[in-house]
Amino acid sequence: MKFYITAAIPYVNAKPHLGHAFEFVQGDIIARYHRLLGDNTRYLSGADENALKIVQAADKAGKGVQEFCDENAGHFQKLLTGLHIELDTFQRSSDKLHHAASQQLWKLCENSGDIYQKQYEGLYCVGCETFYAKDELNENGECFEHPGKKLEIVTEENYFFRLSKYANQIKNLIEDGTLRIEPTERKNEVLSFLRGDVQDISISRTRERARNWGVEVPNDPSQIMYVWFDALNVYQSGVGFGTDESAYNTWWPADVHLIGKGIIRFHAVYWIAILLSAKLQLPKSIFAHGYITVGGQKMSKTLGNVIDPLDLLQQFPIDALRYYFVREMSTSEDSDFTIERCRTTYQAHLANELGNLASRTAKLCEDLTLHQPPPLSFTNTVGEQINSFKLRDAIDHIWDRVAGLNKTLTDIKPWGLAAAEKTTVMQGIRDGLLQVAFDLQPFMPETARTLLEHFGKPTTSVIKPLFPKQAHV
RNA sequence: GCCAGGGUAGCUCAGAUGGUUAGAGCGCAGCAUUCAUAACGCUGAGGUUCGGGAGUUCGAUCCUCCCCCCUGGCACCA
Repeated sequence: MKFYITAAIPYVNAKPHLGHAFEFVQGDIIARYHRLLGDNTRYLSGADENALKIVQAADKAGKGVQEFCDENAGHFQKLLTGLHIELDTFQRSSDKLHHAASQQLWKLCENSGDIYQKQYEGLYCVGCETFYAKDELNENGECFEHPGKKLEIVTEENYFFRLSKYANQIKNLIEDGTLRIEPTERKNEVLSFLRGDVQDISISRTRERARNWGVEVPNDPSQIMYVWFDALNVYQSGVGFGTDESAYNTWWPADVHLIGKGIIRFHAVYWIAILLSAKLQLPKSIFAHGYITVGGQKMSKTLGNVIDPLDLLQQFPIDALRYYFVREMSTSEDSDFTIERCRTTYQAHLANELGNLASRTAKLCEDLTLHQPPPLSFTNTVGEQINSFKLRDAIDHIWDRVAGLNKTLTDIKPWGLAAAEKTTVMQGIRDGLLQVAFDLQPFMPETARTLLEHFGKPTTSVIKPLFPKQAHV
């Protein structure tokens, strides 16, 4: 079996923040789970670089656009390494191969008769170099960035995509479950959008307005593709679309697109329509997670509450952070992040429960010779929960076992037993702990490996604390 | 404004086709205690009884209506 999962490709107009880390970790857990099952697995993310915002951000930083992208893409890759994300492909959209792949996708849609030219008229703010809809403006009809500056009515010829043609078809695909969207709230939002009056979308802009940055429209050098048209195609270009047919056929379609809730429409509607038009296969499922708030508020530079995940890794071990993301954050709704809760969780769950269980088990087994551990596989419940994107439920289940083992030790008191009985009891405990470690592999790879190595043989020695108490308090 | 989902212990949340003393984890207090990172385990306090009001019902936190508050979504953000 093959398994192909993608995380969204972030805009690289700034350094990564905690939300990016949250998404990468979730994807990594699912990908690792499938690798451990023996699936031929691929986990892809990348960088979305062909947007005007990137050009503007580069200007502001006084850097060349490519140089700016390289630098920020580097920050993201550093984060991935820091979080122990096993990513197979980091596909950047400024890559030449990606450009070619996107032009090919365009041509396929064009061949289906779904791309046409039309006059577009809109309110354009010269300061922002952006078009605005009426409801995005203040009461004077000016943009918030440049009050006092009148917007211009600009008319130009752009390419449009016949989204309207596919609305009904997509609605049916979602309703009958061919395209799975989780969680249900998001699915309903998409469906209600599709039941409305779905209009065609503009998919290009003039080269001038795009600041000469992005993917050129085939056979029309005066136009650059709208960033979303090419960005979504990273999911294909990263696995060989347009360049390596056999790789592409191996991996496409994606099994899971993991995204933030804010970009659900692009994935569940635009992207699906483009693929239908191009007569390509559709992804199997889309999972939209919620956002992280900090102290109850959205992260924003103006509020100054942006958390750099790399800073957090100075304070907490990687696995502790990964654990926190899964155990304390809701995967479907927004959830709040605080350092205090992170500390409490570390103390209560990791040091006191799992870490302590490992210590006492190791000590009690110190002078015993146990049988060879049995071969391990995932607990059914854990596997089912991961497949349902219920990562928190899965780890809850694992922790129930941890608590159970601690209680068993306290109740049975093996330290007071004769060697033979003690051996029997401790074999059970040791095997239980190994099962915990096995199930924990996708979530906390380092910790799981340490446990599996330490307890995976008949004799064992004391273990140094997995999560030392004084590390950060 | 419209649509959806919420408002339950200090905190994060679970709950039931409506029915005896409303639950968990964390935090807190006490007991006990090294096999263990004084961790684990046990006991307990804590909800004016489940946002406010009215209604349906023998009976509502769970149903209906109204109100208040929160969160999210609301199309070309190009």
